[in-house]
Amino acid sequence: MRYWLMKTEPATFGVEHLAAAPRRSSPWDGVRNFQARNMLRDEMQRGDEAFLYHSSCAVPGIAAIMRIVKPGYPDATAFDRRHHHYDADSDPKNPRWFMVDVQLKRPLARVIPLEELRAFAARELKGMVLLRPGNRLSITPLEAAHWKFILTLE
DNA sequence: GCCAACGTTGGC
DNA sequence: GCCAACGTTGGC
Repeated sequence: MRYWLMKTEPATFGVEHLAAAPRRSSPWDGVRNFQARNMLRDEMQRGDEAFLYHSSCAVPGIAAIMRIVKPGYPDATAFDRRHHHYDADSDPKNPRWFMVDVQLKRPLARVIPLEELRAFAARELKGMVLLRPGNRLSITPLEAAHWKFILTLE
């Protein structure tokens, strides 16, 4: 089993939205970056666990634990002309964009702020992709040791 | 294949 | 709202 970190803007789709969804589950659609697409399509497996990370908000940080309940499949929003994430270059016969289904396992007892994670960037969380300068990837793999350490901060 | 222009991300 | 970082696009 692998661990991941997935970014989302809480004003658009955050832990509250996932908690309110049927079966607390939802497709993770709208990813339009090739590196992240490759992870969604090729690497994420049912049963993997992921942190839900809130970005572009007052306190960016890790807000919840999710599990992957359906591995990569084509992101149909790319085919919908009226959809915000429509991409004319994605052909249904040869889809360009993929998504997984996630399910909320539980919200964290508190949001663990990015600022707090940074304090450990040189030691316990050394090498964590999220903390690398200039990183913008919306989906990043997480080492098991980092996952476990972050949970001790909760 | 280079690289400038442009768009997006996301912390601050 | 600013702006640095970085991915993508497209002319050459």
